[in-house]
Amino acid sequence: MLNPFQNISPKNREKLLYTLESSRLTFPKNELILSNINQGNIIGIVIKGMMQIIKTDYNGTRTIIEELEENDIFGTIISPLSNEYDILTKEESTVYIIDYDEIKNLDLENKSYYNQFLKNLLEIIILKIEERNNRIEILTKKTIRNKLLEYFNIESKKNGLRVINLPFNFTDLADYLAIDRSAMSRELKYLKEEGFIEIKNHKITLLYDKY
Amino acid sequence: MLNPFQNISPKNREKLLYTLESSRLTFPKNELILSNINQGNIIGIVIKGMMQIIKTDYNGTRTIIEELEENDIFGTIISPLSNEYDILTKEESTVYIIDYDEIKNLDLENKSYYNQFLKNLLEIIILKIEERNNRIEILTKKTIRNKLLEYFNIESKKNGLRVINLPFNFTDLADYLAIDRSAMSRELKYLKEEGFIEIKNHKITLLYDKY
DNA sequence: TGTAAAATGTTGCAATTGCAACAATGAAGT
DNA sequence: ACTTCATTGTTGCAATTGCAACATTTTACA
Repeated sequence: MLNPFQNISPKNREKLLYTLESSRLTFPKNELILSNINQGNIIGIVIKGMMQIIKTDYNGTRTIIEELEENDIFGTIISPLSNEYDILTKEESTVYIIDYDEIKNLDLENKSYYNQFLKNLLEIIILKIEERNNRIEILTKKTIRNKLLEYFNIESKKNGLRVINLPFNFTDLADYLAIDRSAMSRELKYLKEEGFIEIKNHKITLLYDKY
Repeated sequence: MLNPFQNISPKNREKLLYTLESSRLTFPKNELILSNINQGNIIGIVIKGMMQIIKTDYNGTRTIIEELEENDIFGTIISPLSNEYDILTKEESTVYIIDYDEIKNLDLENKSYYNQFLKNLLEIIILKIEERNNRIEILTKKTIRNKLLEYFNIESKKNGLRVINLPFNFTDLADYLAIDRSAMSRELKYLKEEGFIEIKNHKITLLYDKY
């Protein structure tokens, strides 16, 4: 993920964060955060650690909306963060929290670092749109097999390899693809038997030419 | 949709568009556009008209990715615009096309309208993320009924009414929800019979209290 | 290192869905 | 107003999926 402070000197970065009245917060592992911060529109920036945006609906089905890593941004305006959503730290994590209105109202047109910051945010959010588009692409496929294959292709394209390092365990992958875990397991078995893929640990090798 | 030139005077807007080397193009109704522009990363701004981003996959299934109206922005970096995607004008439409690299490389930090333009783009794209999040929310529902109900709730929340004016015809709605049209038709019939909804023309009235 | 909890694999079965095929209705254009 | 094309409604049926239940393996951590 692109650094939101790219092309901004450490000094200017500090100035910026000060002007925007940001707060720097650290949370321990496996903690639900943001329920306490969640007033108004905020943008969070992950400085260190790993977190997940998780939705749990009324019947208890958990869905991972997004995984957040270093330099990732999140917030009420970027991810859906109503009371139905949680942010869970997977490791100890440090974040900056910035009021989005501060960003909107700032008028430092003679400061090029502010300009740069806006450009960086724009670029990051465009990347997030791309992620969403990919997910939609997968979810609109009508069969489990096609969802899996679409997912494989997207992941494979990302780094140009035919080997995919699953960033999830299988339970979470099923959540991400919005399919039943056991049904997914069954379909993966068929894909293996038919020689389309190979699975070792959490690495999937694509054996077919192209999809 | 928010105006990308909000808080920018017409004069500065012209300067900006000139500096960014934008082109103004007009297309007739029912035309596939952007196949000819599609080199490099561009941002398009809809000045007038209506368009749809449409995907047709190998077996011919059409999916409406997005509807574009006045002030909407689109482009290779915002919508997936590989060769699998088309933009179709539903009316005669006029657009500006801007090279995204021009935006990234511009360094007019002493011009507040450039700053304002970046803020506007940021805000618009954040709205687009919200749309994507909504769609994902719907698509992760496992049954047709739940997809429909989720869609109804989201649309109903948008304007606080229990009456939804479908922006689609039913065929397109089924595409949007990624379900079979006839199966959707069947489910809508059940929902009517069970007294959950009423349908007149292309207006759906929600008769249940809350979901 | 031992133990509890989480993740994974497997399978039968019922429910849901997509598909195909067709009728009926509505819309658009000449 | 008439004809053609697009949209909508309907239904049977086969295929796919979710669900439940359980065995097995792996992981976490006290």
